[in-house]
Amino acid sequence: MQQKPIPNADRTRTTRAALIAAARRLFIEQSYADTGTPQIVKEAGVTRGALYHHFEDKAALFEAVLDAEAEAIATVIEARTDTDMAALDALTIGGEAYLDAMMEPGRAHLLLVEGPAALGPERLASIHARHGDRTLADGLRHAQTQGHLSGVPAAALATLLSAMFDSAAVEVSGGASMKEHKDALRYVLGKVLSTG
Amino acid sequence: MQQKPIPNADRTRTTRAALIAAARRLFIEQSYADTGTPQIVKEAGVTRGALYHHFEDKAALFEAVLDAEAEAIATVIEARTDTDMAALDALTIGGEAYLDAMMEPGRAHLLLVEGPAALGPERLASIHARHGDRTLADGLRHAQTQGHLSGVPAAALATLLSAMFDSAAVEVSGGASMKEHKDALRYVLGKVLSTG
DNA sequence: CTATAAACATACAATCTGCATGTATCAGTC
DNA sequence: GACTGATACATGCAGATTGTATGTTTATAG
Repeated sequence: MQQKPIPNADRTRTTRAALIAAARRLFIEQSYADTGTPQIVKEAGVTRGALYHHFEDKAALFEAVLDAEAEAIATVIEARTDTDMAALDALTIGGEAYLDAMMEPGRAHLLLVEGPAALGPERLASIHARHGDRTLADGLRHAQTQGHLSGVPAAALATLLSAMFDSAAVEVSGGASMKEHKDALRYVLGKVLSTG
Repeated sequence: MQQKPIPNADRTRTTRAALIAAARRLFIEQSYADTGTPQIVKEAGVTRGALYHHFEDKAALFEAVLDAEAEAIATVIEARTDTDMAALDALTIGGEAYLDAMMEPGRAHLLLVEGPAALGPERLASIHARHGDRTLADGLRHAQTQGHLSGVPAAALATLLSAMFDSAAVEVSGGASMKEHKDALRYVLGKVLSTG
């Protein structure tokens, strides 16, 4: 009694998806460090052999998890953003899209808390770079071409504003008020981009 | 030949200090997760027995390391800050003191990257609470009493601005330009606290 | 149909963590 | 100053984890 042959491409996709899904859930529930590979493979219904066949090590699996999250975020932002918007609008809309995308439970924690510690900043940057990296840096350059922010170091300002959005994401996804944080964010952005 | 008796208090202080210093160095050089207790005690010149006698577990040792860092920061800030300053001055001076204190090599990484992931936000908050917790929240409340920021959610704004300082600390201590980040910070604070 | 490579499965060695147990040294008391 | 308890370690062990090496099954190319 021969079983229907399953193409290798399908097996790989299924196995990897199961591992990433299980790892994602466990990393959120009990942190990356406190989750062992035996638990992950048990949850995913595969063996450790499969894990180490598809991923170089536990960190590579975590990177795959974060990659999927970053991709989901990029998709949301690109869907809601246009290239020809006024500076403040672009930053407001894009920022709001980013915040909304970050509300997926556990996502902010994985990308902004566990990720930097477990993978280091350079490896984390490569993840974002892989998905367009449409952060505030672009928006600010755009704003400068429209006359805002002359004389202010744009790169530094971009990382600072970006940090605000990240912090808001972590706070709100951790239970803080979304409305208050959006209000505060809007207030700061309005002030920073005001011509005065 | 009797040795001079060493008081227990001294022994404890010396051993704990050696462990904290060794752990601090290794946690910075190779991260908390990648540093094992055998390596720490070897570097400190004690045994694992001593470690587990003085600290409940590896995380408690890390918490002691962070506690010392937080204390050092609080000391610097309190030395440079006065209670009767204009709102913008208080935030600027205090913020600058915070940034300077964070320039101690490895400190920003330990407190802002490794800490949150390894200990979780609540345990980290308790560390800061133990040392006055003189963050921006106070400064902003003060600013509000001077007429600034009416109608903006203060708590949210405080966490957002605080996140900017934290990000600047990580960036600069990682090699980015201090001057550019201070300029950008000053620009944002000036705008946010401007009456208009 | 055969040969090869991919996709697992299993077993193993090296570590690491926390604890349990044993020992030496200090501290207070008579 | 001897005695007793507590403190500060030291050592050994059990359980668990990670990555790898090796074996086996299943698909794929020729």
